[in-house]
Parts: sequence; structure tokens; C-alpha cells
Amino acid sequence: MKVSFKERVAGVVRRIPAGAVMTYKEVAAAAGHPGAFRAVGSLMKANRDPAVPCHRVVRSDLRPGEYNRGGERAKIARLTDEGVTVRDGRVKR
DNA sequence: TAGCTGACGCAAA
DNA sequence: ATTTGCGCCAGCT
Repeated sequence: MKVSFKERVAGVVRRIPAGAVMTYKEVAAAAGHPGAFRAVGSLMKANRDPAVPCHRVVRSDLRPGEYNRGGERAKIARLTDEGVTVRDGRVKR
């Protein structure tokens, strides 16, 4: 069945457990499009589904990246609350 | 159908 | 180590 790229991305992000983070590139690869990390970010902002924790998707540099509502700062707060260690704007692994 | 935009990635300086 | 510029793909108008 035809499933749009964003549909698969939503499915992948939805499987990310709390306390874990995945990079846009990893999500894109997991969705079947390893080079579409650009589109992933675009879909994240477009996706307002509470079942899709887009805040758990970070950049490859371990930077939180942008977010709706306060940008990086809000994202860091949410990740930290879930058990993700963030140090000075960088996700600590 | 074609063109533009963007919650990015990587290389170079 | 950090900053700047260019390239990339899918989605939207």
C-alpha cells in the first residue's frame, strides 16, 4: 500500500522510547529514505500528532534543533524531563 | 506541472 | 572548537 514518507516517519518517531533520542538522519533512514533528513524536519513541524514525540528527534551534532514553542530551550526542557541528559544545549550520550 | 520553503547535514575556513 | 556556505529531499502552494 502506498504510504507517504511522512506516514512512515511518524511511525518511526512514535517507536522512540522515552529517555532516548534519534537523529533526523536516523529517522529518515529508518523510514526508507536515508537522504531525506531535510524532509523529515519539515514533516515534524507539520505534524501535530501527540502520538508522535517529534521532540525526541535531534540533529546529528547532538544539538536539540528547533521546535515549535520556544525553540531549543523548550526541547531541552522536555528531553531532560524524560531522562535525556542535555549539557549546555548539547544532548549528552 | 513547476517552483519555493524548511524543526538538516556536511565540508571548508 | 566554532561559524559560514552549499547541497539535499519531500511536501506545500
